[in-house]
Amino acid sequence: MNDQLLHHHTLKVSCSSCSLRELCLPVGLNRDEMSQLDAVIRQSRRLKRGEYLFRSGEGFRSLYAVRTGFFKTCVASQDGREQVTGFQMSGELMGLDGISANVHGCDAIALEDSEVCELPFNRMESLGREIPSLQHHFFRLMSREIVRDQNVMLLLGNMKAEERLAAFLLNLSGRLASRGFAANDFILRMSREEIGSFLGLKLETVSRTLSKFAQQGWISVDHKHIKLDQPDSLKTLVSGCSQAHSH
Amino acid sequence: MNDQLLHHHTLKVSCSSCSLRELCLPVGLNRDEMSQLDAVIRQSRRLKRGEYLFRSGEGFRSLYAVRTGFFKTCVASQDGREQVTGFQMSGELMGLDGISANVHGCDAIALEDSEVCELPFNRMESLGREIPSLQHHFFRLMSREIVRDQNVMLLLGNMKAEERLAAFLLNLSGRLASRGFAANDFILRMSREEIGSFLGLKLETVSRTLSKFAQQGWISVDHKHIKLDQPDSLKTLVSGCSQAHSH
DNA sequence: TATTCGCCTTGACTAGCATCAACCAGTCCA
DNA sequence: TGGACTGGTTGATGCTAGTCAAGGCGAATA
Repeated sequence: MNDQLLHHHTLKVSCSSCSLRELCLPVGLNRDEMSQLDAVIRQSRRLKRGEYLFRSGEGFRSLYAVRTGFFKTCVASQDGREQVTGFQMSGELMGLDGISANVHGCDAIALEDSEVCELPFNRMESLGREIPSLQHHFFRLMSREIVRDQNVMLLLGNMKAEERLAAFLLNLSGRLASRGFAANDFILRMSREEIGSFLGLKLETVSRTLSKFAQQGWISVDHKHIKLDQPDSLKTLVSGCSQAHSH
Repeated sequence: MNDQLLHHHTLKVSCSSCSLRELCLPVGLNRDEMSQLDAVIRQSRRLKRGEYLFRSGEGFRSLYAVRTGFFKTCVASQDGREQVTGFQMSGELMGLDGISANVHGCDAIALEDSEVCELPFNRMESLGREIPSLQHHFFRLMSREIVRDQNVMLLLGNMKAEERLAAFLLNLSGRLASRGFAANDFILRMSREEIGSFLGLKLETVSRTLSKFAQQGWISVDHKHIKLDQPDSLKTLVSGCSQAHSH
């Protein structure tokens, strides 16, 4: 699976030692534009583990960028089945699905104590009209989400349990690595059931498949602590079923 | 399944007896804005059945709105597996996934002789800066695509073959009805295999499930000609597993 | 009219994942 | 300290949908 499977729109950060607000900014703005944007982004909000950032059906006003922590977004069916639609880590955006109907289309739940920046959408929209690169950035972010979703469809529609899980682990690994964390040694923030919901599998299948990978020596599993001992073996498993990229 | 499962961004039409260009417009523009937009939308392009509108990997320049006809969009994995990501009918948009990387992320193929309007994205973007309602319209279109994709994930991740197919038929029915066609008597434009690819099923399963529905008296199947004789039975089947909508 | 081809249907069999159930480890709380 | 609870693992079994295969129908072609 390519990098984009779960790879949410990362908002590029313009400096490393940055204020709360600067974290949520795209690059390429001049000083004046930066301060305009800065005025629009609201103070960040803290959430405890398990807390809802927003719920499906609530009025939509803002997008949210993860500053620290970890989230899941999910849609629920009428009879209570839950489909996790994504996991978001720092720099990634939530709430784009709310624009269409002015109502949030999914739940966003913190999987650990977290902090988000709030981006009031009206203001971002009007600011986009003044700053073309910002407008373009937003179109790209939304498009990236669509590409990610297409890759999830490919995963859910075509791949076997082992391929799904391997793709999932590699995707997490890549996103952590791009944030400066260890690529091959990490802690899962979500339960087996949540992984299963995202991948279209039952929790037992997730558990069994992890055990199988461990038994082959490809990974080490200690509860939520995962080590990728042979990431290439995982890559071999998903090569072929990931999206083809023409050049 | 709710209306949005496959329901692509319909571009609202401002008048009924309209020119080529007017078909692709959103509402709410004044005369002057209309003519600006009119200047940007290129003459429509005709495609024969089986022809590619664009291919994954090609440079992205424009979005395309279906004027007449029927399309599928699909992504291919490296080993040749194909996942149909959607079917588009008149008024629906294709190409939104190309914005993120300036490269088309899927193939778009005409399933019958068709006609599209081309919307050069650069120009639409700059026009959006001048016409706020147009900019907002585009954000909403992209968001709607994201919502649709989430619903497909719910379908692929949680639903059984019968539920998927019932949801598919009801969705098609609704979209046809909203265009003034008969809701319960229509011709499928795609093969069993394409339906299966979209729904994460094999063509034999699609065929068997259609036969099962027919045997129960819920639908009539004559090759690609489908009648929904008891649409409520299909609705019962999917009620529960469609997305919950809070109020 | 016969021929071929694409698309579909149906049957028999199988594989992969779900389901059901038992049990274990860690954690919270009384 | 003990009990209950949550989340995870593993095994046994069953069912759904996939696979393989044969054959039908209609359209296009010669």
